[in-house]
Amino acid sequence: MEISTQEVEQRVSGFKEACRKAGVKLTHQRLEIFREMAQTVDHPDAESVYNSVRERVPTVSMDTVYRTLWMLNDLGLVKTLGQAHERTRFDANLKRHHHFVCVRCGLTRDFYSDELDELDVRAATRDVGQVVSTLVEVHGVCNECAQKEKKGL
Amino acid sequence: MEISTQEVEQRVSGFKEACRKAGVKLTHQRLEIFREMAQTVDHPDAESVYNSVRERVPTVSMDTVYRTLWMLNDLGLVKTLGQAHERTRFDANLKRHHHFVCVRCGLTRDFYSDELDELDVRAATRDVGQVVSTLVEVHGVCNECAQKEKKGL
DNA sequence: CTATTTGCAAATAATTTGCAGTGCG
DNA sequence: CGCACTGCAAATTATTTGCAAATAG
Repeated sequence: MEISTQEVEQRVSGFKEACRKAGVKLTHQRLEIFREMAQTVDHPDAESVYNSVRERVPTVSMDTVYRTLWMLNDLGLVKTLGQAHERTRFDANLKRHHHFVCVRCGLTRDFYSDELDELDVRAATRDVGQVVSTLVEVHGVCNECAQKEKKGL
Repeated sequence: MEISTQEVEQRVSGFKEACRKAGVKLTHQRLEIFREMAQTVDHPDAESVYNSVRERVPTVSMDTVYRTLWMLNDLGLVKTLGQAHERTRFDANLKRHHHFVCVRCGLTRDFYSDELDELDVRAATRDVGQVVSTLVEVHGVCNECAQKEKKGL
C-alpha cells in the first residue's frame, strides 16, 4: 500500500527534470509539495497537503500550496479528482446509468449499457472494501466541441 | 434526448407522494424546483436551477434552491455528481487506474484491472462524442468503515 | 543581478445560516 | 391556527489575487 522510497525518488527526479524543461524555478517549497504528493496513495486536498508539508517547511503558506498544485496540474504531473473548479451539480436520473463527460466544456450526459451494468469488480477491489455500485465515467470530446474545433478553435 | 411530458408528470407525482410520506410541505417553490430537475437531462448546478425556476417563480431565492436540492437529496430523489461538499482533491498517480470511493468516509483508493482498462464504450457513447479515456468508479464501503459498523456504528 | 516566486493579507465565489414574516395542511 | 418554510441579508468556507520582500539560476 505504501510507495517505495525508490519510486518516490524516481518521481522526484522526473519532477526536477520537468521543472527544468518548463523553465520554472525549483524552490524548496515546490519540491516538498511535490514530494508529499508523490509519496501518498491518498488523494489529498490542498489543506491536507499544507498540513503535511508544514511539518517540514513551517513557513509554507496555503496559497503557495494551491499555486504549486495547479502548476503541477499544468505540467501534467497531477490531476484533479472530478472536474476542477466545479460547483456542486445535481442528477435527477434514478435509472442505472453511466456518465460521459466532455473534457472541453464539462457537458455531462448519461448513457446506458447493459454490458457495463454487469461489470464485476469485486475481485479487483477485494482488498479495499465491499462494492455497493459501479459507474463508468467516460471522458471525451462532445460532438459540439468537436464541431467547434473543426472550424478552427 | 428530451424527457416526455408524461415521464415528467410521473416523476412529479412520485415527488408529491414522497413529500406526503416524509411529512414535508409541498410548496410552490419546491414543486417548481423539482419539476426543473425532473425535466432536464443536464446535471445542473444550483445557479442554473435558480435561473430556470426564476422564470416561472420570480421571487424564488438562491437559498431556497439549495435547501430544496439537499432536501431532494435526503429523500433520495436526486444525487450529486461526485462527492458532495468536497473540496478539490489531487491525484499524483499517473499510471492507468480506477477508483474505489467509500460512501461513508470518502476514502478514495486506486485499483488496477487489465480487464477494466480494455472496456470498449465507443458503441454506447457514439451519439454523445469521441472517447478519450475511461475510468471505472466503484462506490462501496471501505474495510475500516465496515469494521466500525460491525462494532455497532 | 533580475525575473520568479513567496508569504501575507485582503478579495472573491460558492454555499450556508439566523431571523422575522408567510402560507400549507 | 401553528409550525414548517421562505426571502433577505449577513456569515462561513474554500480558493484566488495584489503586492512588497526574498531567492533561484
